[in-house]
Amino acid sequence: MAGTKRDALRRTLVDVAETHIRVRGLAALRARDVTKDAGCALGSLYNAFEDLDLLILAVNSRTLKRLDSALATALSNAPAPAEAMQNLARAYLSFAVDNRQLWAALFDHRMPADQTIPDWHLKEHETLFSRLMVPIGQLAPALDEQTCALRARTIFSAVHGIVKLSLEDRFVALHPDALDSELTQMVDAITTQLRN
Amino acid sequence: MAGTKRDALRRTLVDVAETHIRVRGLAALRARDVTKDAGCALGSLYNAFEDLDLLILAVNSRTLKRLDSALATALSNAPAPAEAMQNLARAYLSFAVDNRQLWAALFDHRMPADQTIPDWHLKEHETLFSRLMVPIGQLAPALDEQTCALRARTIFSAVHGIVKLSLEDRFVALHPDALDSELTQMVDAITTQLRN
DNA sequence: ACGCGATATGAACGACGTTCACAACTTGGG
DNA sequence: CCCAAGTTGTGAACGTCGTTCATATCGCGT
Repeated sequence: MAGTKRDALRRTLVDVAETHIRVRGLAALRARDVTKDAGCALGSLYNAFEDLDLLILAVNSRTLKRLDSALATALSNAPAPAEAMQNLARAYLSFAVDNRQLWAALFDHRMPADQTIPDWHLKEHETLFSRLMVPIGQLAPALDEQTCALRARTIFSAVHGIVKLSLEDRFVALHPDALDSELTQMVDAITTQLRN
Repeated sequence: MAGTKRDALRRTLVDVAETHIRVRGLAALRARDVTKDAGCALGSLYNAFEDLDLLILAVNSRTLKRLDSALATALSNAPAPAEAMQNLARAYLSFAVDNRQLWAALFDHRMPADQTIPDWHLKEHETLFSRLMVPIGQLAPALDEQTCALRARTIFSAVHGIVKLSLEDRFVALHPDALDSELTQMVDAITTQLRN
């Protein structure tokens, strides 16, 4: 079975990189630290991955899967659409708080100027948006699929913006209860409008 | 007058760095490029500024001033509060589109792990939020000052989130008209709720 | 046991931000 | 006008980073 060994190293490297990002943050990730902790030579990273960015994308891919399943869990009791929107927003906030650095890495990472993000990874991001489409469609049945998708993106962006700026060191930290309350009100404003 | 010469170099360096960020983006900013274009030695940058991050903050400070005055202009015809909110959101979007890289640098730049953003620069960011407080106070007179400030932050974050994710390379570009329409609807949802 | 393609290795490379010993300049008092 | 003392300018050098590559080692089919 060709590639098994290679895959084992790949998984180890992703494990180690994930831990490093979780603990120290994306900006402090170093190829030398990762390979040392993974017990392999510096150059081996470049046998397993094209470069450090692809390793980071592998970590982000994992994080996105966990985030998506957290959102799925938030809908597991088949709530009414307005409640579903609130559950999704709260689940997003919870995930961001509980996985601060890994979650931040999803949006802070930048490809080098001459490279673009691979399609398979872009699709993983869009999966997040589409989680919103079901409740949106239920709240506003008149919307066609395309408008629905557009609206999902917008609402995701708004919620994401609130969570991101709140958790950024740049600004004064917010009291968790205040943040929760603000988020609930924003989602309420959005769902109320969708009904009309 | 001591420091005049030093101030002239400082201004030149900020000018050059600003142009570089505008054209190539923050990630491509190099100390060597800036000093070469400024006509000074590499080391002179470190006489004028503590380090490269402080030079970037100087550029960001300029951008924030321009952004703030763009927001002020959007309110210059003393519109009714709901209209004021729409004007502010549109002005924010316009500024972001017209100054993509400089605007992105405001939020993409990160301090090294052992340093924090100076207070004077944090205050400049908060000025942005406070632009929203007047129309919010008019729409919801029952809110006390502190809640008003909190709400301003939230609404800013939501609008910012929509604009930021739309302009990010990460995701498929949106049609400008669609973006404009989504933003208008979101602000409408927010102002409608503030009235109740 | 042998040979050959795949994988592992870490020294070396170029680019980067930053420092520092030294040179050039500026200024004020004799 | 000159010199000394402080200030500013200079770019080679340093440490760190991601990445490469010649070389060594491994693993498997024969």
